Amino acid sequence: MTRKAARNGFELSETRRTLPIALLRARETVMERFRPMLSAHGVTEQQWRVLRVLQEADELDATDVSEAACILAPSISRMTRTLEAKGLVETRKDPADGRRSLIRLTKAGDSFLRQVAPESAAIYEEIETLVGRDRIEALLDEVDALLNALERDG
Amino acid sequence: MTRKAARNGFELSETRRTLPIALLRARETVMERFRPMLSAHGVTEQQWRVLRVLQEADELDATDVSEAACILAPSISRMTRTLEAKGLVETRKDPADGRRSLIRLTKAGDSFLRQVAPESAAIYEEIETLVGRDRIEALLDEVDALLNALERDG
DNA sequence: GTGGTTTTCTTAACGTGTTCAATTTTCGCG
DNA sequence: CGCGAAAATTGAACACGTTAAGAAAACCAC
Repeated sequence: MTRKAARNGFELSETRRTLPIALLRARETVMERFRPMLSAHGVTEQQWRVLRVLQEADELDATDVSEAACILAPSISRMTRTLEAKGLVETRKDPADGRRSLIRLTKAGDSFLRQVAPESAAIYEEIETLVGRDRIEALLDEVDALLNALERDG
Repeated sequence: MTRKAARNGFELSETRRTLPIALLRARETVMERFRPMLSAHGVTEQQWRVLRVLQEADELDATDVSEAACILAPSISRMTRTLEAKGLVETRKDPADGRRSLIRLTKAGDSFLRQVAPESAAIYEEIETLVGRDRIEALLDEVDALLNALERDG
C-alpha cells in the first residue's frame, strides 16, 4: 500500500473531491432540471427509473428491476403495486420459475412514457448544450470504467 | 470510443448512458463499500455528509450545510437536533445575523470523525487501487466541468 | 424610524423509500 | 422425498424528501 502525499492514510479528502459527494452533487444538479417535469406528471424519481428500465427491456423479474433501477427489492415490491394500481405496469408469475415475478409495462405505461419522452429529451438536450455532448460522453465513459473496475471485484 | 447516440429528439437514451442513472449507479456502487462502515458506527449517509462538511469548515450556517451536503433545509433542521442529541454537533445563533444558526462539530464529533477516518480512508484506497487514481481524478474533473456548466446557468 | 418585503430557519404533516428481520413459496439436488 | 438455497413478499421502525406555513430577524425605501 503506497501512501499518498495529499492524504496520509488517516486524513480524509476534501469532500468535493470524493467520489460519493461529487457524484451526488453532480446527480442532484442534473436532477434539479428533471424534477419539475416528473412531479408535473405525478411520478417519483424512483418510479420513473422503474418505468424507464422496463421500457428498455420488455419484461424483467423483480431482481433485475431492482438492480437496474438501483432500488432495493422490498421497495420494488411495494412500488410495483403502486404502479399496478396506476395501470402502468402488470405482473405475472414466471411460468418457468414460480418464485420469480415478471414485470412489464402495460400499454398505458408505454403510452405514458411516449407522452413524456419529448419533454424529457428536451431537458436532456438543454443539458447537452450547456455541458457539451463530448464532455457528457467522457463523463459517462469514466463512469463505465469505474463500474467495470468495482463490479468486477464484487 | 464514444458510442453513437441514437436519439432523434423524441426517443430516450439507453438508461445506462443517461446522466441521472449512470451517476446514480456509480454512486451506489461506491457507497456499497462504505455503508457497512457507516451503519457499524450508527450514522446514516446523510448524517455522515453533514459531519464531513462541518469538519471541513469550522462553522457553517444551515444554508451552507444544506448546499454542501445536498440535503434540504428542513431535513438539516431535523438532523441537527438528532446530531445535537448525540453530542456530535452544537449550534448557536449568528451574533452578526440573528436569523442564521451556526452549526459546528463538538469535540466529541471531531473525535468521532478522527476515529472513523482511517477506516474510511482504507476503503477509499481500496477503491483507488481498483479504479486507478488517475481515472478517479479524471472522473472528478468531468464532474467539476458538469457542475460548472450547469450551475453557472442556474 | 416605520412599514413592507425578503431572507433564514424552523415546524408540521404527509408520503415514500430504506432497512432489517421474518415468512412463504418454489426450486434444485442429493 | 427431504433438505437447503433462492426469490419474493410482508411487517415494523425509521429517516428523509417535500410542501406549505409560520416566526424571527434583517434590509430597504421613504
